[in-house]
Amino acid sequence: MNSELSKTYEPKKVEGKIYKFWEKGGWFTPKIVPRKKPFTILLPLPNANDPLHMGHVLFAVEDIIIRYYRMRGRPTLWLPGGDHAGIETQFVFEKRLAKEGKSRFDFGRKTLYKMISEFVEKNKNINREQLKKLGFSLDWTRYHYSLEPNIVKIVFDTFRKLHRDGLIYRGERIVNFCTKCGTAFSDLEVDYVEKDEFLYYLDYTTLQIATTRPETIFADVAVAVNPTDKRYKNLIGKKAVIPLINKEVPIIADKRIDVNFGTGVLKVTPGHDTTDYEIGQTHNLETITIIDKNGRMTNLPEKYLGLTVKTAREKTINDLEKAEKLVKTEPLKHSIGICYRCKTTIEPLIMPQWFLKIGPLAKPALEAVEKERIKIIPEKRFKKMYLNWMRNVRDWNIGRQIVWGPQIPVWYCLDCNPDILINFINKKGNKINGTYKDLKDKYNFAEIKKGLQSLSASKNPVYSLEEKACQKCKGKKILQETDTFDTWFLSGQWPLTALGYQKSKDFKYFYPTSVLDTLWDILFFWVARMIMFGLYLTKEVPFKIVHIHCRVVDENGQKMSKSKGNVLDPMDMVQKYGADALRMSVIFGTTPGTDICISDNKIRGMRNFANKIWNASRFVLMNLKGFDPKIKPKLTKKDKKILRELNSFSKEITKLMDSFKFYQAAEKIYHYFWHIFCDKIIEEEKSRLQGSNKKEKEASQYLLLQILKTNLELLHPFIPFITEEIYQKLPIKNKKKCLMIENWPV
RNA sequence: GGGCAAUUAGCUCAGUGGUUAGAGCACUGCAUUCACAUUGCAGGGGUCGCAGGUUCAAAUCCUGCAUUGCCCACCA
Repeated sequence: MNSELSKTYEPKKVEGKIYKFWEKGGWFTPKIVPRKKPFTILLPLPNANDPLHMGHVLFAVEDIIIRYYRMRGRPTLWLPGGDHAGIETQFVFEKRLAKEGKSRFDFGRKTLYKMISEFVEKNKNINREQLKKLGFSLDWTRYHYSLEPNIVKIVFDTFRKLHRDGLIYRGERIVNFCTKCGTAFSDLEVDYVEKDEFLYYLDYTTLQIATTRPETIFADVAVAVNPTDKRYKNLIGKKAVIPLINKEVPIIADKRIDVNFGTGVLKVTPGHDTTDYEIGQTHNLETITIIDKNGRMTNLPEKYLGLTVKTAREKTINDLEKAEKLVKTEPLKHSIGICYRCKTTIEPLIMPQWFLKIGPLAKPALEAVEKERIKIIPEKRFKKMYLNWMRNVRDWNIGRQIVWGPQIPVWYCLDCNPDILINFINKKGNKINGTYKDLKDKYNFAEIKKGLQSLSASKNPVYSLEEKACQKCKGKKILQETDTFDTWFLSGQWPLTALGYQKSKDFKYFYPTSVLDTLWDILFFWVARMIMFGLYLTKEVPFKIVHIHCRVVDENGQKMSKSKGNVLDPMDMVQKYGADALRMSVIFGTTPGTDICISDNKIRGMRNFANKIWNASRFVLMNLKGFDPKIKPKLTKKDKKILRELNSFSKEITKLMDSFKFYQAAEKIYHYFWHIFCDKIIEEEKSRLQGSNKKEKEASQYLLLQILKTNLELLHPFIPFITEEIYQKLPIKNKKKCLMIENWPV
């Protein structure tokens, strides 16, 4: 190979070529060697339809770990994947539909699924190519997409096992429903925002109540006071009257009532409020629903029928005022739940849903971290955050009323569930909805099945976990549950599914994995669920270390977002300064779990470092005239001292790598290379190199080459491209085919 | 409401009891073809949030306070 180097480092000429060289060489794919202990990381699978953003560059941490262990001789697997990302993807797709003036309601679910699927297929490869541009040494031969049939099959089996173990149940509970997205969410997917609203004091004849939601008075079934409240003690057991509809409801006592809020009296609306629902459960109260899934009023006096919640509120207030039942109105700042995705106010609605009983899964997951079978880095803050969450975790609503994702493997016999609600598009293209018993005479089964949009089974439906004729009535009019799994129900099993749970050699060899590296924002969504599923199915932890990497913010500490216009595109930065510089800039001067400010300036600084490496190497290579790698020259005392120091420096770096202090390792090597090797050693060697003493010259050449090689090895996990390119040009003994499989020094 | 964490140079952060507290970026002065100006040399800049305490010794341990960030719960 030509040892002439250009005057400045040009990443564009090097990176693509080097990546292809690595890929062709097959070095990303580990060989299964039974006696050797493997090292495994699963890439937190990016959404298959999304290009990468700055945050993804932090996967560099994983590449650093992977390259380090690979150089240490472990069979090392870094497994990439793509996630179908149920709600995220459907949301993006629906936005596109909206631009064409269409919505999800215009299609049967099969058609809609196919459209989204094609959309994802088209985009799936974009981020794969981008991950390659960043130099990530992922084993592409093991790439998996979350909707592959084998993966879905494992997920279905898990569902069945959970069901057998009594951990899956269909429950009618109050759920967080987004009327815009048209789906229920888990507690994790609700955000809270402070809003300035009003507190309305209403006259319920016997007493006064205070509420922020006057439009729900029609669904009141009681009013409640605190049993210790002297003001109302003698009213308990008597009646109050709901204004406008003049309905009598009992006055009950419940200790959940805050004496100091409003009038100290709560109107109990179990159909539309979480606390009220719980009070209703305790006191065995009826539940009335007056808001439907579209956020429209239903099941109440005709003048309010079909109104949106907002309009209904205005109208109710108006009517209350006319009826002289509105006592007063106070401004109130309070927080309300909104959809994390579309920011619509979450409507608590009573609905039958599929739930996973979490207690039995959480217990071992809690212990695993308490007893440090799984270690969280950095421990402070995140370990406690995890334990705290796991101790208080509630049952998980695993169904989503969207099409994009695997349908829950539950089949309903229509004849045994005559009250099942059906939405479908008929032959003529009209939207039809109603219960099966009302529809079955007008439409045949095939027509319903073909145009089916969604089903909604009752609280206690007759169902089977297999698609087969009904066990009860032998009927064949069977439809699968249209709710799909929460995406995290699938990705929570990723360590199992991606490695081919049970059946494959990979699973036996690579599970449990070594490290899971991610951002803290999905600690509960994903990490906690993986731990629960892993322990439930295998009794083993899915990974031994959870490493929390940094969140990228802009140079002013602001979160990057399109609306703020402060987004840096990682691919632009690769183009401008090179992948190595970009990678180094997200590692250098950072601590796990904190925010990291990324700016053009910082990346440029790291590009300068790459250039420094390039030129120092260039200098060493330019001065190798007459050098024979086979002969080891006689070194001076000073040379030996420098090499000893280099050796102990390497040991220091190894120690930092082993303890996951990559930021410190990066800073130390940076410092050594630039300020010791370049500024001192090279400067001092110039006289020997340019002098006439041949032996001194050879010793100097040997010394510089030795230091350069070791530094390239130490730097390689951080900045793989430039170090590989230079390594290829070094005239050294026992040279490997590439630097990425060289032995780590020490 | 319950909890966790942070507060060190202009900015972003290292630094868990021991000599004059460090890095990157930014800043100031000088150097112009020496491998590299994507450079070199030199330099400025910190009462380590505040108040107490423990210790021969505190940025580091303890207590209280202030401010900021985050997590969980919830607000009729």
